[in-house]
Amino acid sequence: MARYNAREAEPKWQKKWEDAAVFRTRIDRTRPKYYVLEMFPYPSGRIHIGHGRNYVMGDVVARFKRAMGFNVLHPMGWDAFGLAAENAAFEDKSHPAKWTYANIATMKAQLKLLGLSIDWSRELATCDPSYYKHQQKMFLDFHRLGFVARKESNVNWDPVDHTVLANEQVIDGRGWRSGALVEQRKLTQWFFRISDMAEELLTAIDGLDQWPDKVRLMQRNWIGKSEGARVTFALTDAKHKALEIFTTRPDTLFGASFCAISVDHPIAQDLAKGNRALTDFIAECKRIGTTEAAVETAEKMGFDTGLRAKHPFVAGQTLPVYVANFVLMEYGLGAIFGCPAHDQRDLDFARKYKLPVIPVVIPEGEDPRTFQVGAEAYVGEGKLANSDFMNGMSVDDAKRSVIDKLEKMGVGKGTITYRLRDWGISRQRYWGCPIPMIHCASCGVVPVPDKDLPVKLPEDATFDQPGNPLDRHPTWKHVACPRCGKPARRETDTMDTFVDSSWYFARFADPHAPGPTNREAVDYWLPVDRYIGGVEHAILHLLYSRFFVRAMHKAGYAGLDEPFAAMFTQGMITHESYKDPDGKYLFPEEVEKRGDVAVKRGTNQKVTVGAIEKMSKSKKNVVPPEAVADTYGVDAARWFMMSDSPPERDSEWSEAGIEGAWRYVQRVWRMVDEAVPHLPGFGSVAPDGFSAEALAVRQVTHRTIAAVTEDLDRFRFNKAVARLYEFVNVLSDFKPKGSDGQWAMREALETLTILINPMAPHLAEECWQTLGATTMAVEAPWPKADPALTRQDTVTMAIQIDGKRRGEIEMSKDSDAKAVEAAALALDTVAKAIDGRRIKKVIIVPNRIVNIVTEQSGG
RNA sequence: GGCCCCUUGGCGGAACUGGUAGACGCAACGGACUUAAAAUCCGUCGUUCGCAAGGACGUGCCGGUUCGAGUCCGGCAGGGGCCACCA
Repeated sequence: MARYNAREAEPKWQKKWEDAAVFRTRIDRTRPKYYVLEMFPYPSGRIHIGHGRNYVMGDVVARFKRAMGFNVLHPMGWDAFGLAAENAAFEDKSHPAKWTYANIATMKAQLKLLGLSIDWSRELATCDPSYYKHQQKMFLDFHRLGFVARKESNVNWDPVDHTVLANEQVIDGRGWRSGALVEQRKLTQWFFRISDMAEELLTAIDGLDQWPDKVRLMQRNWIGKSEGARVTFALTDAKHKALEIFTTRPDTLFGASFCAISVDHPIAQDLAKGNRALTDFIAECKRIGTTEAAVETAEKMGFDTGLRAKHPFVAGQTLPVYVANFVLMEYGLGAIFGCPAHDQRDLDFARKYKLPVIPVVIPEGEDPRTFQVGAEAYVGEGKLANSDFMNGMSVDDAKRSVIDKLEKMGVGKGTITYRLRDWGISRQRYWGCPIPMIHCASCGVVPVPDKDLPVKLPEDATFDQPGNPLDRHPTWKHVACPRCGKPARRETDTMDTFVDSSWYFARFADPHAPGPTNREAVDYWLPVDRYIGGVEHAILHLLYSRFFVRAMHKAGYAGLDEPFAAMFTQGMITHESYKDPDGKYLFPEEVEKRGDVAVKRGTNQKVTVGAIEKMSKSKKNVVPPEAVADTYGVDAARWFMMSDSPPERDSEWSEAGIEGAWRYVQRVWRMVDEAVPHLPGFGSVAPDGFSAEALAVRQVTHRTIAAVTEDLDRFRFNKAVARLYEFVNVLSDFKPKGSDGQWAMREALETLTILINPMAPHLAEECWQTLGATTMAVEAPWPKADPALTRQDTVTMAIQIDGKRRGEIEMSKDSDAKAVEAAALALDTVAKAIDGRRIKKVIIVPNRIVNIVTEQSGG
């Protein structure tokens, strides 16, 4: 019996696709376009099967949409700048470019092995000057348009990687790559003014209705809009006359018992001059830092400045002003008023420094005269009390009322604050896109003229010591000022690599365009109709891209604001991890399972089987795609990746699972191979009539078309796969008799071939050829379900007595209620269950269920 | 600490807007074929009572709404995610 030989078939068909250039895409206005994109990879070395799911998922969509008649764009490129390359160069005394391009070559071959329907003619790498020169051009345009700022600010400094990190790249106080404790440093940096677009980026989230709710929520939280008020407190101090604070609870102003300012607040800094105690206090606060652990354990600390703030409404009342460790300069105005009764943090502080706790919001049912706040602040709803003109109001009314009053008095203003801060893009590294700016002693900061782009990285940089290789390069940074011609210095910072990935999807529309984008191509292809990637990019990459495309729009490089119409976050592939007796991780292929125990292959050393976790190089729980392709074939791997687990959830890679997929591949092949000699030729005309048996098979065929089409459309690959298992189960029981049955079998097998094509494209080609087709399956149109065959004529209805299932009846579809009721009541089991009780009512849900409700005796 | 999500057989998971819980796959078990194994094919497979027909129970736990709840509402427990001294 012929066995399907994936090892021969897969490379063969991949070559045919490539020779016929079937995945080469161009603008075609006669067909609807569909742009499917997986987040492009960072070329870190080799891919493992865990990376593959993402690309296979995109490929299934691409092939499905192509068959459905869409003009599909499915490109691939490389997020090729980044620190890892520089670190590798430092390690082996080579060059980041060498490491990067070697990895790209390896990974490209691996991706090709997976049989992805990618238009490789559009391949790009962000580290190529032909890419980053456009990024520099856009940077200059953004600079002209005011989207770029140069600011001195406290920055997150990674002492290991010797670079600045964006807030988003600091996780629990540590650098996201190095893991080193981040220090605060004051540096002048380049920023994108993303915070100016906070409101726009926030409201536009409402329109992203094809994004996962989770991602939309994360973005909303990240932008962090707070509505509140600024309030100016007059100070009883000759030098510092006023203190402006931000609050989201102006309604609690009568409960204020202190003010607090950040250690970085100008007043605190000023007071610290010549005040040893305060200087020490500030230093102590900075030492403790803001790591998660520190925040958990650190006490609220305050330093009484001696300043007193006058309450805006209560003549004669003053509040002490503290410098406090829990007030952040970066948020709001770096100053607050504290209302201990209604804020837990303020309460902790008040208890420590013995400040008054005055409740002003009284919960429903409590008496304002007796209501007390204990260990926990009251943050709920209620009626205002002890608050003069606000007494009796709800919290919301009180907020409006107090803001109104503050505004009239000229000491406050209703205002909105965002958590989102400007995007610092300066990195003190070599392997990134140079920022095209020049510092001149007389002209200041001067943009590199467009004609001098690209500012290329020098190839002869050295990587044998830490720090920025651009800065220590002997000649690169020394240039003439483009304005006055005097000696000047190039900017030696490079851009955050998130800039590179903020527009690559637009470049794919025409990666060879002479300018940053080809507007015709961008207008045709964008937005990305389906963007697929990990949820770990839910905030950074997606938010930056949304900002960047808006800026591109304003600069004329794109005609839209939202780059990704639909977003899908796929789950990870997980695998058991293994450790040898010394606690060293082992690769799965080094482990042999003998019954319940695992041993190191070829030895008797016991292996500890660890948790099922995300595949990662460091845990060695990875499976190389080459090994899988060699043993089972790529189609089996693709099939397995799409089966069982819903795509948004993690799925576990297992030998048993891939074997199951392999069996299915073999089964489909065998079925086609054995059936074909007995079938009419490809393209035979349908017979006039069909036997009941043949008709039944045709119905299954068409119902499968309808179901699989819908499942693929809705990203339910696991269900599509289940449907195709069922289909094959039905077909293997079908022994066609007569020419009508044989025709029905041919129809079924041709349909099956095209339906499995998105998941198992090589197998589909092989079957398609065996079935006698002269074209390739990749070019075959998606089958259409015939409504006459998908229609159900009879339905099975469940009969319930008092909500419990007691039987079922077979009825013709849409039977009238009387007939259904009569049929139900005629059942023996029903009569028995009713047991002579009176029937109170009969509920009939058409084509689904009958529920007979009886009079319950007694109770 | 805040916000959000999840919890269905031995396992991964189906069950569209409340309407026959457990599709499909994996594992397991029994059988056929085979000198034997693999492959393949047939069958069983939520728990429980029963010889059987059939019945009872069953979607993390407690309660509610409903003729009817895996699905809706309230509370609790466990697991996960994001943010985090954010005023």
